[in-house]
Amino acid sequence: MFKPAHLRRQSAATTALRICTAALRLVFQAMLDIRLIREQPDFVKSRLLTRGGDDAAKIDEVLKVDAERRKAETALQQLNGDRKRLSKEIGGKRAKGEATEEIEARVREIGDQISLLNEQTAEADEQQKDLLLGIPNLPQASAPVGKDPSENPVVRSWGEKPELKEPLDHVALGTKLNLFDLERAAKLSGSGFICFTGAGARLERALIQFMLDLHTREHGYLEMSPPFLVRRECMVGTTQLPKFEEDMYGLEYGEIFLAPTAEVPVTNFHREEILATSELPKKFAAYTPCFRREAGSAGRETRGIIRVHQFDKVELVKITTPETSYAEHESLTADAERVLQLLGLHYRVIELCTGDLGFGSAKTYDLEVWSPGQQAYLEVSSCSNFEDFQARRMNLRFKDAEGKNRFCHTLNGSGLALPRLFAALIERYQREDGSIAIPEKLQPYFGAAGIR
RNA sequence: GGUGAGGUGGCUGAGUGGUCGAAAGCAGCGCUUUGCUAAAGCGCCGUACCCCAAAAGGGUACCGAGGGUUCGAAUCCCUCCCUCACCGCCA
Repeated sequence: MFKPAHLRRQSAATTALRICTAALRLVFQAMLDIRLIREQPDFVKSRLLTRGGDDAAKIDEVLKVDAERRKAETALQQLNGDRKRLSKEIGGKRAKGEATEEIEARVREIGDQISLLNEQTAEADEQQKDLLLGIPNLPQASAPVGKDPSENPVVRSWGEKPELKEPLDHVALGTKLNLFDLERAAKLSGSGFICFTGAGARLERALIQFMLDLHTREHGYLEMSPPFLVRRECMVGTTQLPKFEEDMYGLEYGEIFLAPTAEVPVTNFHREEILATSELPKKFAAYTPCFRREAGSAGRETRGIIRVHQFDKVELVKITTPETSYAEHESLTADAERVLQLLGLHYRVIELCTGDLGFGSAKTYDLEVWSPGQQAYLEVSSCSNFEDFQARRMNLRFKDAEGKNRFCHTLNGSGLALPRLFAALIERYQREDGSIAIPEKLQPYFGAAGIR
């Protein structure tokens, strides 16, 4: 039986140690810049306040811990300096054959103080890190202020709602034409899984191929086929962890996770690197399955294939300089929209208001495709600019014109998520005789005959 | 999975207990020489954090990560991670 190394059982002690060292490593990476918090606490608080919630209150706590931390650190450095100097003195005296017992005793004393202060400093460090890891990104200045999804403004829309006579929804259509089998999928994996069958599986594959070709050939993205399993550090880098661990699938053996989106492996591809300005922006397109527990989100909105634990997605990722990230954000969104346009599907673009913005995002556009069967808009893409929030966590930098290392900006957006696109597509192109037409641009990938 | 060898600055690579943040070379930046090119010579050239109102300046940490021994660790010990090679297994 094939058994990768990371799946092998490890002792509890080993695993605990790993988790522990991983946590300590985090201490050296901040999410929001501590200096910004220090220098402009009121600005940071007022921006956080627009998200709702009590994150602004955490700022005072961070400042308090930060002051304590620095005080301890300064004292520690002083002692370290003393020890260093005296130790060298011992070396010198020994070389000359002089007695050193007295100095050695003093240094030993200093050493004791150092270990004590060391503990204090490390503790304060960790405390500060935990606090910072839990604070979301600042919404961009232009982001519309609002408290929930009802306040997300519609930015633009494309196409028209089609006029169909008594359209079926995708579950009815898919069942009738044997495009997927939800009941048998449950037999395999439980509720919330799809098994595409026959023409349905073929349509899924055709859509993936169509989108990848579009983005790589016409929009200039580099195709990636990354691992689906990623280390904890990567999940922290793109902000799925530590805050949203209950939504992720972790493997029982080893600290490794099923990626909830290609954003994780692809954005982390250059983690801990210093890129040259000339190689930016980097643009990646990747198809992967995505795995999400979405614990506790069952209920409404989950009918059929709309919300599942495993789904396919083509993801777009960009790494840019701070100067260009907002222009790149617009073009990334346009690249995703192009898929819907070429498929002739009516959609609208909304911008997330501050209260609905994701944890790491500074600005987000959602693309919502029209579902004739449900008479509703379905989210098929979320295009976000994280500014330097993720880059800070993963220590992803570039060397600017002056030779200074600065954090990159990272962006991503679905281009697009498959099940909902699939659903909207078959609903839109159903014909009165019960068959489904294939839009022209997709015909080279699927065939022109349609599904019947 | 087994065995072995390794992980040092942008790169190559020295360094086995003290004055090593770390030789040397390459690359890069500046200057000198020069008709041009080439070459030669000289100098500069890591990151993070802390102190300082700021600049200047000073300090601490960092040689894969964490811990330990020691007056003192890149150097010794332990654990882990990763890379490479060979063997085994496997789609």
